[in-house]
Amino acid sequence: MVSDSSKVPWMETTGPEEIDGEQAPPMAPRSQLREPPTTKRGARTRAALVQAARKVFERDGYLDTRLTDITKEARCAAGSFYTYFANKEEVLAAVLLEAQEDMMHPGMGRVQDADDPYAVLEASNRAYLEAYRRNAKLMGLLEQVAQVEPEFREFRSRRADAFIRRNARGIAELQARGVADRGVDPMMASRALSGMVSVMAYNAFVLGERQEGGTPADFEELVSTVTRLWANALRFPGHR
Amino acid sequence: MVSDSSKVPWMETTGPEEIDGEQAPPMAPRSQLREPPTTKRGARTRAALVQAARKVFERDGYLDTRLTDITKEARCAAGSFYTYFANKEEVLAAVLLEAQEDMMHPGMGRVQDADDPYAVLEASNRAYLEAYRRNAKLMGLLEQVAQVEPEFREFRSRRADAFIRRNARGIAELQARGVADRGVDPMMASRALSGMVSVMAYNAFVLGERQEGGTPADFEELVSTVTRLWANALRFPGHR
Amino acid sequence: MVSDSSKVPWMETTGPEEIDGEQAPPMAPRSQLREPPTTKRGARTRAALVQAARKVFERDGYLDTRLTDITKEARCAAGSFYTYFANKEEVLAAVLLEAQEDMMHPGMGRVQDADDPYAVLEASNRAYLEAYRRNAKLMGLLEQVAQVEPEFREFRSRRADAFIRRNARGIAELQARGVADRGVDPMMASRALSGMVSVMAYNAFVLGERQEGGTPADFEELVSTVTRLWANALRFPGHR
Amino acid sequence: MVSDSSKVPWMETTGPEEIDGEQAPPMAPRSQLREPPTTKRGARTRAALVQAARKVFERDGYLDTRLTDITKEARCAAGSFYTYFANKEEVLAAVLLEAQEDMMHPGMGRVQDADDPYAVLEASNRAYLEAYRRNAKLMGLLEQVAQVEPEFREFRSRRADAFIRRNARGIAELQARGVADRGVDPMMASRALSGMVSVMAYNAFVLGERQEGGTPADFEELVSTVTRLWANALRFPGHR
DNA sequence: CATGAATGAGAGTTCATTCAT
DNA sequence: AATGAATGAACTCTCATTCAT
Repeated sequence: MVSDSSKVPWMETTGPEEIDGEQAPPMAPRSQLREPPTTKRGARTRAALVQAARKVFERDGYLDTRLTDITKEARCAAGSFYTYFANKEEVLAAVLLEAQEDMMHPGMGRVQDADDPYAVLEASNRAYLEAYRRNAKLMGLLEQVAQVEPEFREFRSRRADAFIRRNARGIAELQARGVADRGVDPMMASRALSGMVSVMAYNAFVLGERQEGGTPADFEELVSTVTRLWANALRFPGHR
Repeated sequence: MVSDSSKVPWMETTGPEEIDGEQAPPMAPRSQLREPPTTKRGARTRAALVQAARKVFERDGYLDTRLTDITKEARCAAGSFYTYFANKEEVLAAVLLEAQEDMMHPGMGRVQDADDPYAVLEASNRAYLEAYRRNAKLMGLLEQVAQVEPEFREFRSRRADAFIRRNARGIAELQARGVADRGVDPMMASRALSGMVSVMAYNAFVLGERQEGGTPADFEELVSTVTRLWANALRFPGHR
Repeated sequence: MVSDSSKVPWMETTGPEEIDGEQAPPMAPRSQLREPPTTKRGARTRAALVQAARKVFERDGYLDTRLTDITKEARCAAGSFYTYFANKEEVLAAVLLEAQEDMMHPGMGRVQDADDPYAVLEASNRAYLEAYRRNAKLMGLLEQVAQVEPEFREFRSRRADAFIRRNARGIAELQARGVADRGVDPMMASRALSGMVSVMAYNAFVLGERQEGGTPADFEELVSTVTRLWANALRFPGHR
Repeated sequence: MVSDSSKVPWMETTGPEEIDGEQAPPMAPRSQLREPPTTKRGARTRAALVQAARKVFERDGYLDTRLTDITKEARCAAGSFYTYFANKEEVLAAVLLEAQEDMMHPGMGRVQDADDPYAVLEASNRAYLEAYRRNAKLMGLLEQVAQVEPEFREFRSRRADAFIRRNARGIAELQARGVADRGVDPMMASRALSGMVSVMAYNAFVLGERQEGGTPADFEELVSTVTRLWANALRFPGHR
């Protein structure tokens, strides 16, 4: 399984529910969800709608998606949509809810030396970036929606905050151990460095797909660069 | 005036026209622009429309803005809009064009010791963040539009690239002088660190306005944190 | 039934599908047609729209007809129009398509002596003119639209050509049998004489309705005049 | 000059003013014409507008022409239009008025034997078709406008009637001289045959320009065909 | 007279949502 | 539960005509 992350708790290696031991933000904004379908047939239709919605959202973007595009893709009537969702936002919430699992549990893999902060950091970054890449389209979608629907902006912020707080704790711990620069506020540093990684991920995997010029550099180079800069920024000792 | 920035060229301290000595990206995407007004009255109306557009865009967001909201704000007839602009995109382009000056020439102010890379970096960051704060609503608008109109996404990317290339040159130079870590690719590092600063700015000045929790920390703390992390990340020597 | 018209093939006595044995032009230009309605109710609404469109077109002319005039006449909402048609052109196409049957199969009736070219010609002209009169308003509409929409101009031309070619064959056959003047090119003669008849029909039934001066002469006189002139023009033998 | 057309008065060889000795229809519908310009400058502007209108009408069609297209072409301000014309119809009237001269006086040229009805007819047809060809675009324009503006439909009808009556007189005379079939009513025959020629002209010179397939046959063939058919239709004696 | 900006009624079109079947 | 047609508010855009300069 995963190495003992309690020693050097780092970035998004676990689900948000556990982060900071606080009540984690729900993956999707709470909305007055409709009654879950009671019959098998209903469940099937609902699932088809969610799957279709994800496909269409990722293909056309949130704004350009019409409800009928979704029902058409799901091979059901326009009216059926309203049996399960009140509006576009709600399907999107359902889509995100379904993707939550994979997006939040990157699965960091083994780390040889769990006591080596640099190794842990690198593994954590790699896991994060891999998860981002896997769900790139959805992440791009989330960015778009956050610009448009306050509910989802709110949600995105809470999610980011959770990660930031978590990383801040990691930084604070390293500072306590004398391994990290004590001259910076852990929260501020975490905001900056977590932000740095997520911007890189966004540029590489969301924008990179669309442009030819700004193609993502080699994945490993991406991992090593952000890791090195992060480690340097905190003045990890004895490095190169 | 400003210290000799040729020695330590840094972030967005100058207009994009000068960046890299290349042809800089226009602040706003050129579209088939209408004839500029020939009379005084025409100029007045056009200006009123641009001003109204900025106000309404910043208040309601790009998408929720109706053309009639703009003309109403400008106190002119709906049809008059089309005398000067072909559509919503074009007014926005005009709005950005007008803001360009202030957004691109942060005006770095005096720096005590132009040979001290740290001091230069800090001044540059401060200037950038001040400009961002001054135009926060517009920057937020740009982020929104970039998610929605490919033209503006393109534009934002080109603009970011210009800054990134410029900072990359600064990094490369410091590496050559032995002042910066040679273990990272200048472009990659620039992408990461420039991104770090802009995310911080976005969170502080665009999102910060809207939320209560994530309020922007003290401005000076923001400046010093990103500067310190940036300097550390590149392993500026002799710091603490 | 109809006399053996293979002997003296003549004017528009049959549907265009059979004309020249070639693929006949469709009565109305095909455009990206919408899905035909699947339910009874849908079929009813669509039919109501087509009927309303014909009525309004004939009353107000193509150009002066607003889409809402049609939906109002059909007693349905403005938006419903787009369930079945993409635009005004498309309803018109549907209107023409529905009228096609009657307009293209004049139903020539019996002819005493099918071997008498003059009798056949006269019957053919009468059938043509009767059909024209029956659909006078629609023919006038078509003339108007042809001046305005290239698609329909094209369509009208193809339709006319089909008749012209057919009549040209009839003329050529009579020339071969020594019954018609060999000094004229069959196609040219057909163009001229077919045109002559259609102009007369247009003037009598389309313009005649509107004016008082140029009232259509007695219908029978019309038939006999064009027939006689046509027969003379080709020098049918032994006449008077 | 022109041969003595009083002997065999034929088709449109003279201006409509003289036709039938009746009060001829004005080339353009009477409208409340504005005061003619008093200054030289005014006359120049007006002339420029008329010339521009003709060019634009012929290029874009009556309906697709916007008033500003005309003023732009005339290099004057939009408002200036209303100094001379009340609306689009009025400029068109002015355009037609100016073209009247050339369109109505085909200039038949010499005819060897003015007593030979066939020769006269042929010369007349040639002159008519040449004039039609010279003014093809304008004739096409007139057809279009007639479908759209009742005033011009009216005008076109009156103009056609004048020719028809004139040709009818010619036919009646030949009937009296025993040269033409007495079995047809002169007016009816004239309607049919005059219509035949004008349709041929329209197809050849107006539609022919636009299509590649239906190109006008050789001009001389056109002349000889309609002449022959016309002569045959009236049973001119002793022909071939 | 010329100018060219201002006007505003009116047309076409979209699509979330409802509802009878 | 499913269907798919019906609805109508909302929005953009055009252009003849007016009018202050």
